Amino acid sequence: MSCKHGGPGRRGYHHGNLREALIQAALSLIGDKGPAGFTIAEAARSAGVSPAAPYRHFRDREELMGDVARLGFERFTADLEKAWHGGNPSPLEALQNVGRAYLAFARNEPAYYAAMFETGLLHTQNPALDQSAACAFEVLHTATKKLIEKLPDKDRPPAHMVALHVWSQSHGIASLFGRGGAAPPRIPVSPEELLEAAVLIYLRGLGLAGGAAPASP
Amino acid sequence: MSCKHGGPGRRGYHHGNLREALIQAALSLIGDKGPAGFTIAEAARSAGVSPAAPYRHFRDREELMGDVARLGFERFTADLEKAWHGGNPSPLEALQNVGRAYLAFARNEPAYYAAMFETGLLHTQNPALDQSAACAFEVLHTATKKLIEKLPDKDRPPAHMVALHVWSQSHGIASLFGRGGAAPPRIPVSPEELLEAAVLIYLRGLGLAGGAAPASP
DNA sequence: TGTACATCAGTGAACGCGCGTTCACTGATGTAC
DNA sequence: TGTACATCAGTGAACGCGCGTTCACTGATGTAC
Repeated sequence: MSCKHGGPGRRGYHHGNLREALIQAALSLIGDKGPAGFTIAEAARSAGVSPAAPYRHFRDREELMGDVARLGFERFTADLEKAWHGGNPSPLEALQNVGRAYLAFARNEPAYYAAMFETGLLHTQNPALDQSAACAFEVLHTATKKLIEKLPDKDRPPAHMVALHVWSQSHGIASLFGRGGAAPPRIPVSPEELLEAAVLIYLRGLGLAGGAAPASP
Repeated sequence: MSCKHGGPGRRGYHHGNLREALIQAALSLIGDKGPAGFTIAEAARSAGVSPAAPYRHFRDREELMGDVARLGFERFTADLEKAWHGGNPSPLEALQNVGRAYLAFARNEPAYYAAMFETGLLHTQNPALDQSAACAFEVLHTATKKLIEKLPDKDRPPAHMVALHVWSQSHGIASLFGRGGAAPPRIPVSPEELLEAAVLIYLRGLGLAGGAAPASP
């Protein structure tokens, strides 16, 4: 039995999957202690590897963090796209599903979400990261475009603006109320309900979603 | 000339205003390098004082950071209240002024804003901080309550919900687009215009702000 | 099928660094009498 | 008004710590022939 470790992912001298293991370790550290709590040294330790090993896979701490964020945006995009589901069963319902998926991601993957939005890595010399963020936004953009398609030309707002509104509303709710955090502020409804009501009222303001605005969500 | 330093704030052995100076130093560090970039040691250095001196005024790093955040909320509240101006000239205009004040604060005081919202200090064992945050929210709550007053009972949504919507929309825009950051994402309008349009559309969805929604802000 | 060798992905020790915090101390300030 | 003394707000040196990163190295892997 030369393979003392035995466990998955470590098969002797070579780790075999260190890159992935480091990213997982980073996620778990960020989840526990916030983005500032993530260190290469500790990630290496938790991957069962020497502190120098990570440098075979990442230039430095920032590159690792950036890769975590990029991966996060990729999963995020996939989640949103799945929720959008081509605009079915209806663009409105699909958009609400996207909103729920947004909040679900922020809640279920707080570490990814923090790496994506709270490390200040966005829009700072990392084209690959920005690109993957743009893809996520594109889902929202497509969705809102489809949604307002039926409006008469003269009443149709720029889809880009609508997408920005929905995005920032979602991000605001996620940031303020939507994390698993120590003790989230007491609000009388779930973040999902809050967002759904906001989007309904907003769309109604655009002349969509014909029904009455929900007076008490 | 025994007073070699001469400069304001240092008059000999005793600093005279160290507490304030440390808070200013913290703000400047947070502004330059983010919340994680603030250290007691460097704050002390930049206040021209030994690294042990801060401990005469703050139990530890977290207490200093918490005081910065609390001070931030106090100024924030004052700014919002001033913008609200008792609901004059009209509740709608006043609310838009509050929105502008919100974004102005995030832009002009990014260090305060970061200390307030990005340090994870909110809702974690700091009642004084939570209280001052609640005061800021109360301004929004009052404003929205006044704004929806004229709606008939059956169409009037809970003011609390409306306030949460406006707050999270503002926070979302401020977080995503409203900081002086290195290179903010390119959006085709200013954060202020984006927020104003969002609020107008939203209020219209509530049955307020009678006019047509702005199709191109 | 075997073997020499290049390359890859680790090791482990060390570096310099700056941090938070504590300690015994001391200079300055204010107050009681 | 002067003086003894308590208290306040600093000093400076030191501690233990963990970090990021580099270095020469070496074991494992894969490939050419």
